[in-house]
Amino acid sequence: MASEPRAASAPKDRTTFREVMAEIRHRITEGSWGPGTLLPAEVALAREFGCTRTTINRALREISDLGILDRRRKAGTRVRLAPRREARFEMPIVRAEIEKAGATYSYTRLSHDILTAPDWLCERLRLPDDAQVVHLICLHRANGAPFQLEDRWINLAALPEAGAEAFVLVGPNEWLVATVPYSEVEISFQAEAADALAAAHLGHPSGAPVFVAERTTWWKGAPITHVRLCYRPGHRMTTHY
Amino acid sequence: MASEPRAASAPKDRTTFREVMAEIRHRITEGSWGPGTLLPAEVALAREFGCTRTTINRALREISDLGILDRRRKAGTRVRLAPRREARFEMPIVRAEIEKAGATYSYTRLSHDILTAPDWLCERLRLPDDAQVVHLICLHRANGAPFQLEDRWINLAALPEAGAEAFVLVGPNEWLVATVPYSEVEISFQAEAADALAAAHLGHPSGAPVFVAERTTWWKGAPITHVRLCYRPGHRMTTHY
DNA sequence: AAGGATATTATGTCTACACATAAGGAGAAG
DNA sequence: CTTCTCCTTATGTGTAGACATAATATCCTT
Repeated sequence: MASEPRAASAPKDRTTFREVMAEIRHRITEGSWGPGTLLPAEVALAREFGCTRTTINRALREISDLGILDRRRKAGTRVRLAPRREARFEMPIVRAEIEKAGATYSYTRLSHDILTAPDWLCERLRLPDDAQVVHLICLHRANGAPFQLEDRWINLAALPEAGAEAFVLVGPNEWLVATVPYSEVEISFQAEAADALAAAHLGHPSGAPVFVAERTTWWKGAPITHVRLCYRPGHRMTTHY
Repeated sequence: MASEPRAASAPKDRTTFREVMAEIRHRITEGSWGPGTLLPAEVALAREFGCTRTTINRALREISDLGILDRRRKAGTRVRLAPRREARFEMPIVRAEIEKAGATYSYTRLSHDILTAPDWLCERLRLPDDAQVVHLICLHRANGAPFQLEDRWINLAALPEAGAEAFVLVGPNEWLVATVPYSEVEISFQAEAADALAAAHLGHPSGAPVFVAERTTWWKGAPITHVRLCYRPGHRMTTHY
């Protein structure tokens, strides 16, 4: 039940930083403040919007974080000449990605070995020559159809617990996320020709173009894991803003 | 070492939100606040750090923006179970990308037509059937070697000035950035087999895997341009954080 | 026990003010 | 004319306090 003591008391008309943001972004996209325009100083805007400079500051800071404004002390705030052109992709856990699309997720561990790291991996992760690693190959399916082939390497020296885990029920992806906290990451995307393994499991001809994401992860400076994710044919990585 | 009585000048003993951020992030990465941990409330942290709740709030908000913390009213702040996994790629203008790598940039316009938009483009940009568009094919080179093939479509109804431009000296990319302010964008990455055109200009065999970025842009709700960028063989899109 | 109103509480945000800091610009010195 | 100060100015950030809001927890009712 809505109690009505506010009727007489607080009209609640304060301008919020969101309103300021919206209005300023509007002025920019509408063209009245084109690229390069110097905006009024914060105090002036505060007067115009009828709020404090703090609120204006918050609004401008957030717009600036979006890459639309360029702010410098003394020089003032101006609309960026060239917007910061960046693409931002959410890379959720495969399971979440598949389930979000309304499909049923299933997982299969195809192989599991503990061995000495191959040379290319040592180089990539800056590991000693005799480093022991877990090597896994797993397939993630959406509604039974192959979705992603995961080729995962885990550094046992950094994460000895990984040696005791079989990764039969829980994929290494989810196991790692739950085990290792936040870490340093390097991600790269590329197009490659499908090798025999990918072709066999993802169901395209060998040599067909596959979208590949590679991710290397460190924790406290120590290399943890390197993974190569091959997507099924036709996969698109999309973002909108 | 306790609070050292500072000299008479006031060289700032105040705890900044950056210090708070650093310390909290440290506690998270160090493991003392593992995934799922509920952080002390802002007032408690303010007491601990010897600053106001405002400062703590700012720090926590920024960490939260990074996708590391999860904040809810009344429920409190907790370390996210699964970090928001996002990949952020800078997509500078090709010229900048090439010059940043220390190479010499050169540009060639391969073709230029004004025609009625093909069906697939009408669908993609939600254009009327008889929409007139500019169609360009351009090649961007780094040190003379093919780097990127640009296949660009511009909606003349939304941007009539484009009809008067020849795009011989300035690429459509740069021209557009200087002409159209901020806009809505959709970007997607994918792996494709090189068609005859891409193969011919980028110098790989037809059918080889190419990394393709597509970008569609709107301004004030109206479709402006659609571009398809095919990268030279071996191109990797990389990011680190 | 189930359901619904209400109290409690942690975060969200605004105001008002103060001082810090970077950097443009004017004026002085060479 | 050039270069170096120093002043001015716009943004950056901290303090203190108040009210707003969402969501959980509790208590009351049926």
